[in-house]
Amino acid sequence: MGGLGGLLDGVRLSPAQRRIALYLSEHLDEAIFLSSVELAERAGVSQPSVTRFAVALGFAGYPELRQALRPLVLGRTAGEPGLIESAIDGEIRNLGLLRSRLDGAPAVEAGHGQAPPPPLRIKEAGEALAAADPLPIFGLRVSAGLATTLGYYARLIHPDVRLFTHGGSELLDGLRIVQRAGAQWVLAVVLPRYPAESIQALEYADKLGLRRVVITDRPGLPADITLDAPVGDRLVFDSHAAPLAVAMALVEAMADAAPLRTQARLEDYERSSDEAGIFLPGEPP
Amino acid sequence: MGGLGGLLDGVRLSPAQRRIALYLSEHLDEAIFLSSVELAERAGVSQPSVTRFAVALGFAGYPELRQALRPLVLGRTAGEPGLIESAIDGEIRNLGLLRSRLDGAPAVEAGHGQAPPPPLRIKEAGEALAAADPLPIFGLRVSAGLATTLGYYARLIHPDVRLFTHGGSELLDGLRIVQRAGAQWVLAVVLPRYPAESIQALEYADKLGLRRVVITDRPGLPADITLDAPVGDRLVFDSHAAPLAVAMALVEAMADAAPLRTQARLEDYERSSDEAGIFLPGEPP
DNA sequence: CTGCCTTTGAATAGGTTCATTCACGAAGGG
DNA sequence: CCCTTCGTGAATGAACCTATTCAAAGGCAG
Repeated sequence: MGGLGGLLDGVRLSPAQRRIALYLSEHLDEAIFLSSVELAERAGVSQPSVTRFAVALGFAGYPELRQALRPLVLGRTAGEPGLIESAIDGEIRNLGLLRSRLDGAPAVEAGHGQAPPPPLRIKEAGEALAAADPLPIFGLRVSAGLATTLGYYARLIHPDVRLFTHGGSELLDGLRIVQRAGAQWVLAVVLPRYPAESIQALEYADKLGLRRVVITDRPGLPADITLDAPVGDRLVFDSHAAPLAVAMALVEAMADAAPLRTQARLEDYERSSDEAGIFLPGEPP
Repeated sequence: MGGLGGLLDGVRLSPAQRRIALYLSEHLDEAIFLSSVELAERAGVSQPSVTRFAVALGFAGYPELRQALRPLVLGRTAGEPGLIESAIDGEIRNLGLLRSRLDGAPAVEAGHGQAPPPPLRIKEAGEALAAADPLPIFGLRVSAGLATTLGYYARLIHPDVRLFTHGGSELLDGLRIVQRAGAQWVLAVVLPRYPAESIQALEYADKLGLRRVVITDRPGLPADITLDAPVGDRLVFDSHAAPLAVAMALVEAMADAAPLRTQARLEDYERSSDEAGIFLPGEPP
């Protein structure tokens, strides 16, 4: 992983240079800030070896190599960012903010900055949802797509997922039915613009005694656990890369919370989908 | 936009320092690589003003400020990256690669690198799909979620979108029906693992004379325009941030290709959803 | 107009970075 | 056994970066 973008095409590398390449590929994102001395230290080689490495790759010197590495980490190029490009930049930044919140560490150290956002309780939510049975999931309107993805993955590792992508009485009925069936939790996706129906459903779920995990873009919705991640709003329509990442992290947490069940279900799924020839030959998901 | 993460809380800034802050907020992502001299040049102030700016913000010096700025651009912290974190790093990198492909510029300048990937024909696809009527969209299994999102947005700006998220004869029938109704194009989402049904449907669409835009993660599928973006495969399940971004770019291109219709439909939608009270009060999408 | 304060940039000194040079040691062939 | 070739790291000097000093310019009260 962490490929160097084919930078080392057909170049023959000496042992020390291979060590540099190894370090680069494993720590690419901090390497772009390192000086040649620092990189040499961490790779365990001498500083001239770093310079020689850069030259061997066809660069004029180490600064040029470092500059060429930058687009591999944050996809900037010299080109003027167009609308689409800056939208993607924004999504990259959204994912970056999400990532730093997951660390628990504040993004900014110095300064007399304001209070950091509360940490995301993904692990806790994953454990709760993994134990929930049945597991209702809903997402209306623009959130239907993400709810569908969540539902698809959740079904692969959970025995009883009930997906709702349409509102109205069907959703409220469905919530009541799952509650009667023993549900304790509900998972909702509520991205802007916030449908009144979604809020109503969250309040109704509370009345039913269901606890609510909500994937959204800002705190403040009626929920017991809020997993918020910023949406990209630079284009005509919102882009949901960061909420999608939160959803993936949540599914991962659910899988972690019930490892044996997850493994058994995935293996079973693998076998039966192979037999039925559902997918083209290739690696499992 | 491009906020500085509340770094300038209650600090009083002199005119020259405001110019620095302005430049930083607008070019944050390149600023983190600039020396104090370079930043001073671009902000139109003297180099000491940059140092004083950093000190005024509570940092020990300019290097400390620059270091604190880094997490704002790429959300790295000192913390060891866990599984989730490195998955998000991977998605950030995927978006970066996508971004550099959109520029048309190769991500890496020097080196004797291999052939760059072909550019993404998003604009062309957007124009074709905007003119298509009716517009069939399909995505099966794990691709159903992204197809649903695409369908939701496309419907807001296109008069006749037909969404298919289930395979089988229903899909093939549906393709034949839209073809009889005058469709010229079909938009498909085919992410791994590739359902045999999806490939079959693409081949059938070809037989019907439909041209095919496919959002996927690698070239090689039967398609007339392939929009490929890498998926993140570090977790139990694949993550689709980059294909989602491609989808958003495609919708944007469709909107651009028919600006009048887009504006009219969005305004109409805005009015009617307001009247019906569908959404909580807030800004339009 | 004078004195005081703030702000700013030129000049400078001290530290760091990087490419080059040179010497040492290991591997391989005669 | 010697010699060549190659890779490596210590040492070096030029270029660069940053913080500090200092003087000039502008605003403002008296």
